Amino acid sequence: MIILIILKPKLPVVLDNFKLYLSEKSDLTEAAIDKILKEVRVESIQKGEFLLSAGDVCKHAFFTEKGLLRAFTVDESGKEHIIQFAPENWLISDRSSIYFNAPSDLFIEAIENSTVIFISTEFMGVVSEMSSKFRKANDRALQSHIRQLQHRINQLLGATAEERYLTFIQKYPDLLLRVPLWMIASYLGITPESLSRVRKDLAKKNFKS
Amino acid sequence: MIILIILKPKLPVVLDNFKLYLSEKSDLTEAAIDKILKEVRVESIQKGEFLLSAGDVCKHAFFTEKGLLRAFTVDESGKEHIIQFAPENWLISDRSSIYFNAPSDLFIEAIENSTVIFISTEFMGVVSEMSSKFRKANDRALQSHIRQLQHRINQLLGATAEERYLTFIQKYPDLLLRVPLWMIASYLGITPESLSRVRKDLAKKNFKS
DNA sequence: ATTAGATCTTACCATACATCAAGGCACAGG
DNA sequence: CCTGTGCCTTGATGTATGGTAAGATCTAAT
Repeated sequence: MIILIILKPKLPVVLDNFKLYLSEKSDLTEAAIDKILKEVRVESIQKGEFLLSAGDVCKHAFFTEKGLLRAFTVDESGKEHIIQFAPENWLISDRSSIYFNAPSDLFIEAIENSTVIFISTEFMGVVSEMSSKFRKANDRALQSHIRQLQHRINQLLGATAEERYLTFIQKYPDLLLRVPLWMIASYLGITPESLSRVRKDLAKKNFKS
Repeated sequence: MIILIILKPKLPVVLDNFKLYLSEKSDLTEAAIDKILKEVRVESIQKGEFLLSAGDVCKHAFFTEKGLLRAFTVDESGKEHIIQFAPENWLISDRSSIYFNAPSDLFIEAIENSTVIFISTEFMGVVSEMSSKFRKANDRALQSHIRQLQHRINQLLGATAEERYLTFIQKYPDLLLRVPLWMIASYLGITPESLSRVRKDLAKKNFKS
C-alpha cells in the first residue's frame, strides 16, 4: 500500500475577527493590539473535536475566529441539551467553572472546522489593566449574558415549541443554515421529530423561509 | 360611620440581617457599618404590595431583611411565571434593567409583610470603594447567579415535573412551608393541578415530608 | 458504483401535562 | 353564625410533545 502524504505549507493564521473585536471593545492602539495578538494562543479545531469535556475544569474562554462551536450538557439518561452556539465572533466558555475552579458539566465541541482563540483569565486581566473600555465591555457582556439566560428561562416556562422555534430563527437566522436541525431541536428542548412536525405545520400555514 | 385609626408608636426598625450580611461580605469595621446603616433606605412592605412592575426601570436591588418577596413575569396569555423567591437575607432585583437602564419585564411583590432594604447603584459603588472584599463578594454573587440560571435552564430542558419538584424542596425546604403551592407550581413551570398530582404520586411512593 | 452513516421526515401510538369543572377546607369579615 | 374567598384536590378529557420504527435523501468512504 502506498500512503501519500501531502504537506501543505502552514499558512499564517489570520485573526481579523479577533483583532476587530479587540479594537471595538478596547481603546488600545493598533500597535498594542498587534503585539497582543502575537502572544495569543490560537488553534485549529477539527469538526468533532472537543475543547472542554464535562468533569474538566474550564481554563479558557474560547473566541470563534472562524467556524462554529457548541456547548451542551448530557443528562443522566444520556440526552444532550445544547446550551449555546458560537459562530464567528462569539465567546463561549463555562464561566462558573473558570471562576470557581470547579469541574464543568459542559462539553464544548467544534461542529465545523474552526479557528479558535484561547482566552485565559490572565489574558483578560492583562487587557483589562490596559484598557478600562475593555473592562466595561466585559461587564456589559456579563450582564447581557444574564439577560439572555433570563429570556431563555422565560421561553422555556411559557412558550410552545413552535414559538420557541420562531424566536430562534428570528434571533439566529444564520445558524438555521449551518446547524443540523436535530441540534436546533436540542437547543429548543424538543426532539428532532417534534421539530420536524413543527416545521411541517408552519409550512402548511404558508410560513416562508 | 365611625372610622377608628390606631396609631402605633413607630418602632425603630431592626436591621440585624443586613448588618450581618455587610459584616460577612465586607471587611468594614462595625462602626463603619453602623454609619452606613443609618443612611440606608428601609421600607415596610405589606403583603401584596409591589416593589417593581413590568415597564418600570428597576432602580434598586432589594434585600429582604424580614419577610418574603417574589419576582415574576406575565406572558402574553396572562400567565404568571415565577423567576425567583427572596426570603430573609436574599437579594432580588432585575440586574439587566438596572444595568441597561431599560424597562423591566419583571414584577417584584411582597408575599408576606416584609422589611426591605433598598440598595441603589450608588450604594453599591460607595461600599465597593470602601471594601475590596465587598467587591469580590459581589463578583462572586454575580457568577453564582449565572450558575443558578444555567442550572434552571438545564432542569427545564431535561427534567420532569416530579424531578423539578424534588430538586426544589431539596434546595429550598423552608420555602415549601411558606409559599402557596400554586406559586411553587409557577416556579416549576407547571399548573397547580399538575403539582397537586405530582405530590399525590410521591405520597403514594412513600415519600416522606 | 456500492455501501454505510448521518440527517430528516412521516406514521402510529404512548405519555406528561394542561384545561375545565366541581367540590372540600380553612379562614377572615360581616 | 353564615358567607365569601383563596387554596388545594380530584376526575374527566384534551393537546402537545415524546418514543419507536420505517423509509427517503444525501454525503462520504471504500
